[in-house]
Amino acid sequence: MVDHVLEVLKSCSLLSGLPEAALREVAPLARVRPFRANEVLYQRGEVQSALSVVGAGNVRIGSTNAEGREIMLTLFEPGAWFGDTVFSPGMPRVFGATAHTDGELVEVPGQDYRALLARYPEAYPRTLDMLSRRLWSAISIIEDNALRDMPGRVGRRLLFLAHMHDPQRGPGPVTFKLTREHIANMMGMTRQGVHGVLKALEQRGLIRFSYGRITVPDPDALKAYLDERAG
Amino acid sequence: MVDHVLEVLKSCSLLSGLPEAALREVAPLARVRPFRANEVLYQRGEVQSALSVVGAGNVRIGSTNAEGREIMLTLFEPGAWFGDTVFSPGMPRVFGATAHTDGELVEVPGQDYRALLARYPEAYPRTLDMLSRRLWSAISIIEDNALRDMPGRVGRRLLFLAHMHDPQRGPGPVTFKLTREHIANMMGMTRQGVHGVLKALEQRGLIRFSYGRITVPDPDALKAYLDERAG
DNA sequence: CCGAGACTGTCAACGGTTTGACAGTTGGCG
DNA sequence: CGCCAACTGTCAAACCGTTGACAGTCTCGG
Repeated sequence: MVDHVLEVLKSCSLLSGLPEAALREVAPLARVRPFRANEVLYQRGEVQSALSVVGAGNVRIGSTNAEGREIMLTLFEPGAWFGDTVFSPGMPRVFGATAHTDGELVEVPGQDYRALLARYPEAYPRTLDMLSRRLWSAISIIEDNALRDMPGRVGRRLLFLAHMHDPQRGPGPVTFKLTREHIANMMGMTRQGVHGVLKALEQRGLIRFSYGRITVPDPDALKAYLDERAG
Repeated sequence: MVDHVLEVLKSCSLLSGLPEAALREVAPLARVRPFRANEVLYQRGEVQSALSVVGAGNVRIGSTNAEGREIMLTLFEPGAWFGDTVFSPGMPRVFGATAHTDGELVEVPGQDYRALLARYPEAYPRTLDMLSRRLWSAISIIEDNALRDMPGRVGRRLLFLAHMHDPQRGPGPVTFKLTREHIANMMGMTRQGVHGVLKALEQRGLIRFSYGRITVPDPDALKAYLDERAG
């Protein structure tokens, strides 16, 4: 059991700055939380702080407004972490987390994680780096939304997901299990609008899609097209 | 000179976790950089890393795309810091910085700042907290853009600026020196679109505006109106 | 292997935003 | 103190994406 938790913690980029001895210390304090597809894991606004690492399955990060309209920020794969409020204890969560598939979470209570960092200060620079990169991603999204038209936004978000999916990916194809509606929620568009964009990209041979799935056969080609389109 | 630098560094929330002795150590390493309105301070994509603290004046944070269309993320006041790449050396800057008024920057070279943190590790938690809050702000903006209509977005961004302007502000009025076009660039809208929204908000008595200026007489009233509008 | 539910393609009508254009206003600089 | 450049208000037309609706297709569980 603890071995399994240890494996998950090791796979997490946020924690990879810590020596293995440190991870062994926290592993017994962590909780394993299995989940089923579409289960709500955390709601926007909750204040309790824990560091969650995806052990298996996919998790949708986003939130819902009062009218029930949903926005999705990103989709997390195993090894990804969330719960940035561990760094700002007392702050409410800005986004919610929902299970996209069946899977499991490994959760380290916020104070245990913070205590661990304090004991191994050499891990701080890496931690700052990870947070800073996440901020970088968020700002890129803001930029794309303001500066680009719909095809540009959708294309770039697909590339972003491809990168999340496999950070050290080679030139091969990537497939996502996402419905048109999920993409629409990610972009603040409608299902129908997404359809038009995807059709246009498909005609250029840049993507392929079928029921509940989208494939980017050659991410580099897509990137080249988008960069050229932008001027 | 060094005394002046020290004052500026002390005013910066990012550095307030460091003891004064630490700030005295870096002050001699910092560079003072005066600037004139509309001068370009940093361009998107530069890789050199430094921590910049606004000593005087205002700085626009944002970037420009190839067609010359600009997006503005926020406006920084004295005491604000930027240059998040100090935490991820080697990464290119995601946004540019442009002088909004005359003023001055105090800049600490990235490696000196990082070395200082390593020497005073007790400052790390506060630093993580600051970064994490900035991420929180960025995500809130993404949410607002996707979930709210134009009046909602503009109103909320004004409140956000009001908070930046004076974090521990009381209930008093706040005034910004911003043109319709600046706001349009902040929201990814057009000058004309902004005009319509501002006119509507003005009719409700929630804002006032004149040539190059916008005033929010009662931020709390504006917030109340926006919250109610959203459902 | 079959059926229900989820997902998808498509269309016309509608509406909100941008585009483009122009005259009027303001404020700062010489 | 007067001029110029920057900023502003306003309008109609064009456009793009949404809304709403419906029939067709696919998948997965039983």
